[in-house]
Amino acid sequence: VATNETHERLRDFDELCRQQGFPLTVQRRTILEAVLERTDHPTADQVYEEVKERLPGVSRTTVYRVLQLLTRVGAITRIFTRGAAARFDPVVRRHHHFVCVRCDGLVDLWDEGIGELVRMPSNPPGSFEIEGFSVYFFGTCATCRATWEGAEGEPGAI
Amino acid sequence: VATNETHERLRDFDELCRQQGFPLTVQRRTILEAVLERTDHPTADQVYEEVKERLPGVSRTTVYRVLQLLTRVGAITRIFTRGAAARFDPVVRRHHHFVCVRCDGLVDLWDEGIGELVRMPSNPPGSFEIEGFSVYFFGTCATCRATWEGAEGEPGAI
DNA sequence: CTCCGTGCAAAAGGTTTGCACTGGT
DNA sequence: ACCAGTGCAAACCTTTTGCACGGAG
Repeated sequence: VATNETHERLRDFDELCRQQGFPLTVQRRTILEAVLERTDHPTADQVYEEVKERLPGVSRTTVYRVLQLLTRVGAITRIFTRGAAARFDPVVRRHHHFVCVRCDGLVDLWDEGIGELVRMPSNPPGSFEIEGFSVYFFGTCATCRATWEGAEGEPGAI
Repeated sequence: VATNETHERLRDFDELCRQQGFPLTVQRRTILEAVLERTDHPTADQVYEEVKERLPGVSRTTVYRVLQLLTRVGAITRIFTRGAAARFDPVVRRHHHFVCVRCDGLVDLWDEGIGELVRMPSNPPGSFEIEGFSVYFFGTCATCRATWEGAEGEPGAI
């Protein structure tokens, strides 16, 4: 079920690998493909569950190692979470996130205006060199509000 | 080494506990105190190391449980990270963070202007109810830039 | 032939849970 | 006296590492 966008991204990855001297393997392509198809920011284990059907015998270790490599070369990104497990995002262009503080659900937020409004901090701590930024909105998703209105959940991070 | 600010926060915590029906204990006060004194966003284990000197015999389990409680009642917050360990922030007022993508260092960013610029998204996903937000800047800190210029490190999350 | 990626198993973190005990209210 | 918080140990989950094999250049 590979879309045009997916094909394009896979070609970009080929290019990145060649540039940075990493051999291209079936595992790497397949794992990247699996991440590209998802918009729910899967954990390594969720990627593994998905991939092991397409690559019988693939090991969890390989999935972890490949996800690390994909992140290093810039084919995907590892996002900020409050949970224990790392989660990955196929989107490399700047965008923002909304986090449900009840279920830890994470959805992308495409609002160009927000990015344009943010300016680089006027008092960056100890000569930090700023490369980018991302806005995290937090609150409650519709499902959680309906299901257990007023139920527990952490206040959003600040 | 309790400052005025610390005393105030501890009183606030007393109040929060009473409101929400949680008994006040020495452990809870001491652990909160330990977090309040730090600006480096410690992990649970770092808090434990600090606290076990003041509360001989305290268990790691209690530190985890209390940190969870403190977060639940809103006395501290758990921040977003890309690492495996949860990290805690005594600051509950809105502010922003700068993350070094090499060493995972995390420092607070107090720039009121940034917060005022951000507006709520015009197209919030599926009737999310937004409670707040935080801007994460990422890049390289001075130390890392000096130490291993050009060395590895992940591209910033987006 | 030589590397390097892979798989397996084990170890290394980090966090949670069951159970018995104890200390506060 | 009761209930909830605590300590201990073990379980659990996520991620990393050592080592041997095997395939590609």
